[in-house]
Amino acid sequence: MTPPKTIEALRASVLENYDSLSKRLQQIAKYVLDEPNDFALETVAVLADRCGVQPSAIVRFAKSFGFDGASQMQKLFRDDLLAGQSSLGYAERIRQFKDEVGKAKVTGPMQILSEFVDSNILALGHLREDISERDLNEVIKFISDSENVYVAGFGRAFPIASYFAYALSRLNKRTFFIDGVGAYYHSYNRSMTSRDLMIAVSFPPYSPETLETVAGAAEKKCKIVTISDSRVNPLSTHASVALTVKDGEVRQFRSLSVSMCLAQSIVIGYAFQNPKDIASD
Amino acid sequence: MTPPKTIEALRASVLENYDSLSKRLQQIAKYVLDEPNDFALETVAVLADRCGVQPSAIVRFAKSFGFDGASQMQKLFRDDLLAGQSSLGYAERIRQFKDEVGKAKVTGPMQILSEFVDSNILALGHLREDISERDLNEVIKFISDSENVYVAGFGRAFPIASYFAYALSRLNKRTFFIDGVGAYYHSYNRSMTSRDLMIAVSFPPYSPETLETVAGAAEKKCKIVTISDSRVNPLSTHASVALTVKDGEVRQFRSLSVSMCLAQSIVIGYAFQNPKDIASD
DNA sequence: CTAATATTGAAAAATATATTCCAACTCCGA
DNA sequence: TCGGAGTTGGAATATATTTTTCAATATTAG
Repeated sequence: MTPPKTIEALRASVLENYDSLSKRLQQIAKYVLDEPNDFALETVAVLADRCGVQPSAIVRFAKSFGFDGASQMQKLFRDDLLAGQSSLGYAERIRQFKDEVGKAKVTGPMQILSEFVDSNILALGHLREDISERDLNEVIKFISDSENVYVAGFGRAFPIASYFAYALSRLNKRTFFIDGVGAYYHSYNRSMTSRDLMIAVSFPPYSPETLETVAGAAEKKCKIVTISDSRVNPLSTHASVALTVKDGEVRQFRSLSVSMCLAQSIVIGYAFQNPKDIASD
Repeated sequence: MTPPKTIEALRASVLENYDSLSKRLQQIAKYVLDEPNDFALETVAVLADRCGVQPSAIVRFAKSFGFDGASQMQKLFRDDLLAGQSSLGYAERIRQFKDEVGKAKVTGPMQILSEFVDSNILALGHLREDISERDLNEVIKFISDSENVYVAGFGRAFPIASYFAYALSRLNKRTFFIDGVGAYYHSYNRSMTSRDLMIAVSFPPYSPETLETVAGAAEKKCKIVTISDSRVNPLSTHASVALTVKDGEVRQFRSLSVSMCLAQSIVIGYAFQNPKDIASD
């Protein structure tokens, strides 16, 4: 017998077969339908207690619906709990997804492209929930209010940073891209003021250049916005707003698509609040 | 020592003491902050695995924040998970969210982010179909076979090009990024040979720099791969392989997420065919 | 450089949890 | 009332998970 694959399927099955269940099993069925959360989190012992039955009855119940045991049934409830908690649970889903595709052993470039596409789609879907409206608005207000914008980002973060620099200057914002050419970046700090904004993009391993630049900017009381992929990062200490992005990932390699999407949303959001500057991208 | 009573208290405490934690404990701290769900549901063993530490380290972590053990700490996360799980179903919450952003003055930044996400998801889905396996394989073979790779891309294409340059050189491929600093790009042509590859990324309006660089490379019989968003573009004349990407678009503004996804797939595809060079991304 | 101190990994021990088993029980039809 | 199929409780067993311990390693101060 094959077990239900989703909570809904299980519910349906329980409802349908309810009358043919034995007394104890009906007790449990009632509880399953009423308190799915308990089933996600509690041990079979306490479940049994709450239903007023023996632990073995819980196992029997699970088996009678096609599961290997109570534990396997609990997985269903846990996954569902996580799915409902989407903004928090997507890392788990990405991992689940990775496990799935991991099984398909073929590793042609097309396969990689496909995995990358899927994982980016998943990750993009959650960007909405990971970024708060308040933060987004605040960042855009910072850009609007600042005299000059400094942008820093090295290594993997460079493409994102360079987009900011390019796009903002196209929108007639005075923007300086601290690109490390000529190890010139020290001197930027000198001219920063509290009316300026620094946008720092950085992913592990955090480059010392970015750190130094941000620290320098902080000394000058420059507003600081950081974009990173973890809440804990050496930059956020100084940040006025710290945006966190979870990018897609395929076999160790993290994507930049979602970070790029965020960067562009910020720029475009800014552009629409200052329509006179829009020329064309 | 008395343990935090709420997740927020715990978070605060972790953040506050982060610097004084040992290396392993910091690893765990990061994970605690970034993936609270995992801590609610997974066993100590898998948590340890995901943090890259020993199970005992997780217990130590919990104790260092005043808990009796890891299990007690997990209770906190579980309670929180349950609390956050309002009576609303998932679908309903999404709907609510959509309504919210729908109401927000039609062009709030959050609305733009949301539209951008949607359009990128759509566009990503098409990427699979727009790129042929043959082309993808050929590009990767070009990279493998070439002595040197030259990468060019200006304006909006710059972030994509810079990613290629960064990632390929990390994989120990001899890569030259023609970045236009010092209008230096003319001279690159001189050293190109038929054993080299040029990757040119360009979107309208096609920058004369890219055009000139590509033309120069063609003269030297250099292999040429172009990435663009239209089949008809001044670059493709010279191209051995011309990849075409349709990026997402929101109110005039074209995204770069899909192009970035393609770029990364190429690089990773290359990396997997030359495994010895993979260090970390 | 050395010694004291702290951190870490690995595995053993303790604990908790799930599952199986079987004797006792219930229910029903003959 | 009897017999048997199906159900149940609870103990026994198997499994899994967490916690402790300790030797090895790394870090720090003198």
